[in-house]
Amino acid sequence: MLKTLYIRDAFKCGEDSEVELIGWVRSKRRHGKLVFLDLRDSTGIIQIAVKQGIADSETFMKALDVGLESAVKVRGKIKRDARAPGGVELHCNHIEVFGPSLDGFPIRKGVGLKFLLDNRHLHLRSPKVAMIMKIRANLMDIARRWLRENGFIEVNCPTFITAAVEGGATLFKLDYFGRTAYLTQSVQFYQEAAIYSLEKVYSLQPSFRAELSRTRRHLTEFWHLEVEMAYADLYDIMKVIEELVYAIVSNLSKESEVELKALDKVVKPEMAEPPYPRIKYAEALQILQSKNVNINWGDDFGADEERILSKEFEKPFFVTHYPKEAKAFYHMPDPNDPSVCLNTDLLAPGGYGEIVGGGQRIHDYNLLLERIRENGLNVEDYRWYIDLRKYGSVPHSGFGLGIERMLWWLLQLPHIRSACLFPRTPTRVYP
RNA sequence: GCCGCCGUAGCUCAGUCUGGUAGAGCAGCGGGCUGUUAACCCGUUGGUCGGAGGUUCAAAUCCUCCCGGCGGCGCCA
Repeated sequence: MLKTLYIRDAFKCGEDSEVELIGWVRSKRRHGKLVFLDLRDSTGIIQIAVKQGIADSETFMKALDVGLESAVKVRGKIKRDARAPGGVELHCNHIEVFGPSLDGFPIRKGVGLKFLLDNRHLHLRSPKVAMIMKIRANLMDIARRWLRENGFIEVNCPTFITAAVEGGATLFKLDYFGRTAYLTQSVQFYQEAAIYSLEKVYSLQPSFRAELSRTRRHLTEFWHLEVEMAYADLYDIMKVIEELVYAIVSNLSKESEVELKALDKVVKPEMAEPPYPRIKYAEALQILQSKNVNINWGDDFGADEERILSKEFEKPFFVTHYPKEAKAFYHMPDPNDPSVCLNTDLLAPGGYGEIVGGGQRIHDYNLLLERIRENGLNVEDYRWYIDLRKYGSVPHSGFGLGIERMLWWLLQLPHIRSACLFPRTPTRVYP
């Protein structure tokens, strides 16, 4: 192994320890016979002091000339010094530039948003981006762990599909050896098939939406955590959502403590401690109307409505029992009031809006056929999905959670694309 | 799809209202500096003003169309 010591560990080395570090030159400050380099790796940044007299003249010249973001190996002694960032620096006596920068590194102080996005492949090197990605990795790991510990089996579903979950308008169409296929926008239907074998399933994979959405909370490709559970009704699945979201928030606050602190973000278990407030659509409508919002029964809540509602709550909250016209055909109508369905959205407080959408599915064969026809959809397109209701159909519920939406809320990011390594939006599919 | 804003040097922007030979800071390059914190000081290179038409003696500037981007809405996770 070329590399033997990480920068984070170099800070723990004793005074005058002779160490070798490998990393990238993040910045350089020249003072005649003294040069400072900031050396970066995945674990941190350390200041390298190259002084003529301590370093030989060849090493000193290399330090003078090295380009930003060059990959270098440096050797020297660890020194405590109050003037160094973090109180520790390396007094360098040898440098090897084994991966030089062939040009001036384009990412500099003051560059604009468009430039950063156009150069995302280089922007990733910023410690801030790296910290968000570490938090993201923890979030996904925590979610998987919780689901596994609670008896859910991870399944992997196809990305190529032929029929839409939500309707055709938002699908990416592609050529599949002469046939028309689409990219999945949700694996829900496949998971509904899987519960007849595995009962409790989940998957974590990308979903695609061909929506020309120009907002800070939309991506065309996002990571979708979807869960489906046999024998669960609406209230059972709400409990799963609540506990899963709490597990994510409370564990993340501990397991990503270092990164959260460095980013100056506050994530605390109390932010998501169950139980979450539960209101029905009709009650939400009353709240809005009492605040003079012009909205009528049957209208879905827009961004403004979600923002106003979310100011009423300090924690995530459920909105349930939407009018069936506002929701997709597969939602189970409420037996007590068939004009609404047994669905739920989980909205984050503070204007961040919808994080989770889900509910109970129709398991009755004839009712499903009826709802498909009522929605003007072609029964043939949904043949296999309908087929599931012909053989031992059981009540079941599920939901989908947007990974980037969750990060967007928890880290209070200005835009959801900051939650992705290479975000995909309507205007951006490169790099 | 609808509404608004923007496009001038490698980057960040001024100049557009009120038409008259294209500017600054940073980066780069050359030089200086032994304690900086994405340092500082001196000098210096660098532009088909997003594209195409039009008006005018004259267009970065005024008009029309197109292209690209950003933000908001709708849609959703």
